[in-house]
Amino acid sequence: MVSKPAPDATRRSEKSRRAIYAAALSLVAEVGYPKTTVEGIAARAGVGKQTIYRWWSSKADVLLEAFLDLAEQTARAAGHDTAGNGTAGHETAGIPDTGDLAADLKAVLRATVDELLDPRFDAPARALTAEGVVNEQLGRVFVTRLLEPQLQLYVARLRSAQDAGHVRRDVDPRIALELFVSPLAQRWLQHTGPITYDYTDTLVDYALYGLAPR
Amino acid sequence: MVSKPAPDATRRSEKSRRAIYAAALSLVAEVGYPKTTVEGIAARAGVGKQTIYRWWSSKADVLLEAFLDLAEQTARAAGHDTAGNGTAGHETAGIPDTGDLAADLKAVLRATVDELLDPRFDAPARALTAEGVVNEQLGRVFVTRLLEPQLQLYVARLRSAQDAGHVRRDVDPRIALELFVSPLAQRWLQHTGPITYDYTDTLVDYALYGLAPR
Amino acid sequence: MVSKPAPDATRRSEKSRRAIYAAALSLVAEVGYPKTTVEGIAARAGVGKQTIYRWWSSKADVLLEAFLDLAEQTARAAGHDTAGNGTAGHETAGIPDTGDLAADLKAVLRATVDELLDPRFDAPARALTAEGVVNEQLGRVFVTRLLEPQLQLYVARLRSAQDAGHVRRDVDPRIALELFVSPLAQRWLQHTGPITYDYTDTLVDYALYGLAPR
Amino acid sequence: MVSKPAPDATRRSEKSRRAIYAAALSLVAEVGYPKTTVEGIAARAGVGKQTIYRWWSSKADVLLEAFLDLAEQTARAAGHDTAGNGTAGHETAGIPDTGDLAADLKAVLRATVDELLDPRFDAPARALTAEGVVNEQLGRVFVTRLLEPQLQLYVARLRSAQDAGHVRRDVDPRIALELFVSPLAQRWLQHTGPITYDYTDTLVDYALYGLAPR
DNA sequence: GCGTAACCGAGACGGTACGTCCAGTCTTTGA
DNA sequence: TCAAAGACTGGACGTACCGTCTCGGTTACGC
Repeated sequence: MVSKPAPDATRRSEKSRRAIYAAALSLVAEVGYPKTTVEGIAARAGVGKQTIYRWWSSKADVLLEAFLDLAEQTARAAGHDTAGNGTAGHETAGIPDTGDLAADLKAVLRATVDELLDPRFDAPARALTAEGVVNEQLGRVFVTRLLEPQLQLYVARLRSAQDAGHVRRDVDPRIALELFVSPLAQRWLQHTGPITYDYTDTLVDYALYGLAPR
Repeated sequence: MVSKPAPDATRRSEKSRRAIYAAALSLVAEVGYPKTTVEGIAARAGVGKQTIYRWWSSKADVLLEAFLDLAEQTARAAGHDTAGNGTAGHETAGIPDTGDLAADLKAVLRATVDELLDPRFDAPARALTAEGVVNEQLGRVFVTRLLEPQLQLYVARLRSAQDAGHVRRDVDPRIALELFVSPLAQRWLQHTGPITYDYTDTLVDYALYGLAPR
Repeated sequence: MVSKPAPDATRRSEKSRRAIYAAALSLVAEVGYPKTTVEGIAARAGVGKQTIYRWWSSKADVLLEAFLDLAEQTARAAGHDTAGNGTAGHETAGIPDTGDLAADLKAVLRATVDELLDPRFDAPARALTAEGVVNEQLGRVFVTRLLEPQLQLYVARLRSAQDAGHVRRDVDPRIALELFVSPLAQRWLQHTGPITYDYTDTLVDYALYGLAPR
Repeated sequence: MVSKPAPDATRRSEKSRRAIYAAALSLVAEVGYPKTTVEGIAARAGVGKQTIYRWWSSKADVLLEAFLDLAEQTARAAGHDTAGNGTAGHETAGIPDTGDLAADLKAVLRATVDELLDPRFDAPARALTAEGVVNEQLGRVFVTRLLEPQLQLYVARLRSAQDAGHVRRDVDPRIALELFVSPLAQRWLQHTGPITYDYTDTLVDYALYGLAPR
């Protein structure tokens, strides 16, 4: 857990918590992470500073929980879609398994591209990732709670592909998924190249069939 | 623009600049980026704060130049090695081309692993990367001046491999290199997995020969 | 006006205020006014700088209030003396009226001499006077709150003397008092001559009986 | 002497000195003493800072000499007047002696009133006096070089009046003059009352004939 | 149904670092 | 060969937030 241990959570003001989440996310999106201050969040949320420090240990911690909450809500919303898979949004419902691995991966990555280009997600996700790079404790929480669960969906899909004989048995799926996920992540984080459907499609092809002539 | 009357760079104190670089790098390594302050750098460098603000616009800016300077020196030092390959350090001299692409890539990535695990590089590089994630202007400089030149070495090596028929002609080398470079970068930045020689070797194999059965 | 939202004076820390007054007065006495800094006062008072800037607008302002407070306390203390006249200290209780004007004035001026030679009063009073010379706003407050009330005591005594026929009816007491008060003030401020009982006695005699032969 | 001892005065640039005096006086008049900086003086005078520090030890020192120079020039100019007494300006030529002491003193004090109300004199004189109140070393120079010589003119005139039997023989002229000079000085410095011809005339009458009924 | 214990908004507090300004010294450079 | 120009170390300025600490007020639970 990230919050402090002590106070009585049953008496906690739900209204304040929501207001703080909203204030934190909107401030990060508006003025950027470094200019977002605890004081500013408190002011915008119409809340005393102590109410923030009572439940969270730092600005990063607030934002982390706000973002987790946002992700959860988005996922829940996506879950109400047509039949269990939202094309955009968090794919907590799992990666489609049509039997065509390449197509399934491309579809999911295209959805991820959409998400990365949506400023509602970009600003806080970027801020939290940056903080996690430098603040290992927060980084671990971020990875454990948000990133790794997503990646495990790829692991599952790749294992299914192995069962179907579409992926070599000696391949470690946890490493394999990085071949197409990490490049996209790096382009997003470091602006090392454009982020397009073409690009992610290409990544999948290269990863599945290799660079060497067959 | 109504910028300040630019200071006269010809009269700049070389001694101060070096002291500031050294102080910035050592402080980041010792106490971490967030606790590194301009005041602290000035104090350790034995320099007035104004001398820092005269030449740089922010803590991040100082550290960026300090790190670029460090990289340059390291590269220069590596260039003086026996015959063009420093085992550790920046491979500005180019990636070896023995004709065996897999072996060459594995060697270089193993050197990179060493570098990433060296705290002298890790601390400032991590700090700058994090800052660049959130501060696009600085991020672009970081990428342009440091990261992209490194990546172009892979592009060159991959093109040579294409000429030799070891890599398919229709592969875009700039994208291809991301298959093994980005996963390593992400594991380093986000602590999403261990960083070992085995891991990088595996990445090269997966990337070259693909995940699908041949 | 777009002034700041005035701080809530009811929540003000009395302890801090006292500590700041004490620190300001002692620092001025020890190192002189120009070397007294807001930072120094804050440090000695064990107080954040902002606590000073929250309630005062400048170093001079702090010192002014500290001195007013000191004067008030001293006056209060003097008021508790035997029967309404402290021999040293502020004569807020009034100038004695024994019927002998010359004697009464000499007594009070001798007490003032004692005060002027006491470093506890000299240092801050001198500093404030100097600041008031150059900063009219502060000067007016200093005069209105401290100097003029003192001078009005002389006015009262001189009027009483007029009623008794010891001073000419056509004399303006507010001007008359300057004949013996201002010379003393100037010698003190500008070191234009020694400050002694003899000197003040002489001033009273000259002023009462004139320079011209009778 | 006020300047530092060392450098070769014969090689000193007369032009720079004048420019510095002019810059110092005009800056003090324009922005006040505290906001007048050595850097500002140097910039306005078109002079390097070192040229100021070479010949003077501080801002106050520069201004002191600038003002002495101004006084000297003004006095010289006054000396060229009709017959040895300028009605305005420094009365270095002496106090008139028409045989009517009261009239002579009133005339001179009226001229002083004019001077005190002239901003060209008021600003630097006030600044220097304030500095002298708090900086004893500078104060002594100011008094010795400027104030006391003026006061000695009154001493001379009063002695002459004693010889003529218009002032009592047992009166100390150095103290006597303070009865009318100091009140004027105090009103000027501390804004404790209006400064008018009437006021100075009254001071002379009170001082000569005393407050007590004759 | 009445204390009383907690949370709450508010914001003053002791601090740290910011980025700016100027003092006074030291160094370079052009006239 | 000097003096202008100005970079240097140093240190105070006044501001912005940090994280802690009261302060009343307002619930809401347990006696």
